[in-house]
Amino acid sequence: MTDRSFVTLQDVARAADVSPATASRVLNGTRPVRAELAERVQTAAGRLAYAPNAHAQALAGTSSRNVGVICHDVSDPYFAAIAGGVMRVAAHNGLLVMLANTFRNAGQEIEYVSMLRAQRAPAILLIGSGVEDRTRNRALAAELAPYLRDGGRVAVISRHHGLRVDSVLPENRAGAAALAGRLVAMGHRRFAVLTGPRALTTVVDRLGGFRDGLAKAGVPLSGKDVTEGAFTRDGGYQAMAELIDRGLRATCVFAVTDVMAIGACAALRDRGIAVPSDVSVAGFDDIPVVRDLTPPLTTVALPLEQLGERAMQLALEDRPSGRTRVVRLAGEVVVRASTRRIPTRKESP
Amino acid sequence: MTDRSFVTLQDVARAADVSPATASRVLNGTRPVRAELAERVQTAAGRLAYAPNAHAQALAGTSSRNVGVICHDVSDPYFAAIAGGVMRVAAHNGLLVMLANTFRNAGQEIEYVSMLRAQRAPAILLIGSGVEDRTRNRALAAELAPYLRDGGRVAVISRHHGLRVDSVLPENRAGAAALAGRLVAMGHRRFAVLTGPRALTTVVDRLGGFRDGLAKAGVPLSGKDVTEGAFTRDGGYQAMAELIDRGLRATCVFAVTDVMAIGACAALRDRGIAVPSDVSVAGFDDIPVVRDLTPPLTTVALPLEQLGERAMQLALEDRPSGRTRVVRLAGEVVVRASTRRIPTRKESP
DNA sequence: GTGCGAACGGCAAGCGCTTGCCGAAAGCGC
DNA sequence: GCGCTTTCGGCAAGCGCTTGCCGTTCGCAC
Repeated sequence: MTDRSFVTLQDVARAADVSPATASRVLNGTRPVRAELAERVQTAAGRLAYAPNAHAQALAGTSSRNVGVICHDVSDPYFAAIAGGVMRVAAHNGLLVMLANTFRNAGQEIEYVSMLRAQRAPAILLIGSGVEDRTRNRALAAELAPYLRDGGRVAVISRHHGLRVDSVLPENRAGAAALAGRLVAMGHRRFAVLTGPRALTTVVDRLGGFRDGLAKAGVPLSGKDVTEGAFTRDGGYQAMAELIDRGLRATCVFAVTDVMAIGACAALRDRGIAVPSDVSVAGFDDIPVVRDLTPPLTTVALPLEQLGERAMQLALEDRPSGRTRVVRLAGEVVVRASTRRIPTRKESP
Repeated sequence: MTDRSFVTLQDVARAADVSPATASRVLNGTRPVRAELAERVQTAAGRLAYAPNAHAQALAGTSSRNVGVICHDVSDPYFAAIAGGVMRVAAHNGLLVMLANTFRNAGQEIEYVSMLRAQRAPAILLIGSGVEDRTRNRALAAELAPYLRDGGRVAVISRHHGLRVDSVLPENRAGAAALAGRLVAMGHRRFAVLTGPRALTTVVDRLGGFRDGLAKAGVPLSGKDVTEGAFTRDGGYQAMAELIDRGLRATCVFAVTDVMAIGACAALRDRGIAVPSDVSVAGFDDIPVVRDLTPPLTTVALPLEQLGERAMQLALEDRPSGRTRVVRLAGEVVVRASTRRIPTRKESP
């Protein structure tokens, strides 16, 4: 985009018959300027449809106002909701958001950090799940290090290894454990779990938390009870289908995300297995749509928008000392009609 | 973000003991450089964790690679899906996307165009519905004009008045008409419509198309049969609730978006009205989740991702002549279980 | 051995803006 | 009415990079 020559501050200044310095000060209100001159400048700018060159401004010292956000997949309701929160805070602060979508490709993440670094974004948000891959984390940390050294601000959502940055942590572990406890209290004793890739910290935490919760109630969960699928609706469908083919013996299926749970329900429906009368299903996240499913989904409600808001805020606030901060956001178990109560004989004598 | 001083090309050049010009050429592959020097430069850049200043690059002539996208609400599944398509094409072209969210505030749109103009974005996409408000359209056109004059590329999704730019048009009118025809064919004769704000061209087109479709089949739709609500799930719920309170006499309710239809279904459910046995419900868009509702929603399927992809492509391709191009994308009626067939006495003798 | 072109490094001029500093003009007290 | 402070416009120096142009060096043919 450079075929035409743009209107520059020079042009405006010339048209208003003042120096560029004065024009700049009028347009930015940096210093008071005599009303008459100011008016001339404004008029000229308007007439010429002047738009300052943000790059030149950034170069000249006024730092850039474009924050960077890297997510895995905008079209996933989970990220879409978080992004909504991010956008709200960004808008409040007059910031433009550069949104990068990795399409769940971890390598992309690093490349985008690099691009955002080049953009001199004052802050970068990583709103996708962290990964367990040590090599990748090291590479990411390496890319982030010089950025941080130069004063860049970084905030992440969910647990990321080896990154000394501010983070917003949904309580995946505790939430899943609480859910497990609740389900056991409802009488369930045999569970199956549908997980996403174990490489994701979010998956590990939720699975671990669920297992802990069951263990605490004395209910076992063997490796065979866990089926891995892609982190999508179709992944949930697939995993559920496999599970059914292998012989579904659980009374309750826990999918580590609502999106997967939705797929699971579809698979069950397609095979004529009724929810919750034949099998109960629970998810995690409470994305907006799950309350409108039939039956509405039991899940762990995360304050998704807030996750995004807090992350953006962390990245914007001045960090008190040099310490990294952690904001923990609890999830709340929401029992809906997708899980039923199972009558059990009294357990304790 | 300017407390620390960044590593500059100068620094790299100095470290590699070459001129900045040479360093630049090595790093960009602009011109061949002797292998030995090249290596020295690369090493130095790596060691210093050099990240070029994108603003300086942009200023120095290499045009910016950050396209702008303005949408109404990222967390709405409709926009999320479109954004997914946009992101895909952007990623393929190595572009960063600046995503602005207007929160359905039309004024914001113009402000964002202005910001994007300042960013010297080579292209701007407007992916929200156009509006019927003449004043606003004029203002938007005025803001876009100098941008276009300077070689900026603009593409919009859906019908926008008074903008001489490339556009991608989902066939709202035809789709709604086809849906109406189909519903009539299924035996429905009394309809109710849930619309969003009439100020939106998308609403006007879908409503108009639906009405046309009915008219063509000889089925009337009076003003009282149309209820307006917010363009959201809750808006759909509200509108449906009102409709019920006023006395629901239709056998089929058409909501102009799936999102509203979802709300409508919830309202019906809450009042014990069964879908589709008591009343049929149809939506528009075919956002991913509607096939997983119970009953799955009858709707007009739009190729949402493709909408985004095509728009981005239009904005990127060189325009053949100076003509603006129009890409029409048809919607396809998808009948699912939310609409039932109603037995009617033979109409024709 | 000489002359010529090809290959490649560096110089320096910007790109469009902000801002520290200087100087001129204006306002003030006595 | 004079010298002081205050107010405000302009000058010019960058910010970090790219690139046209020039100069040097080298290889090659003759």
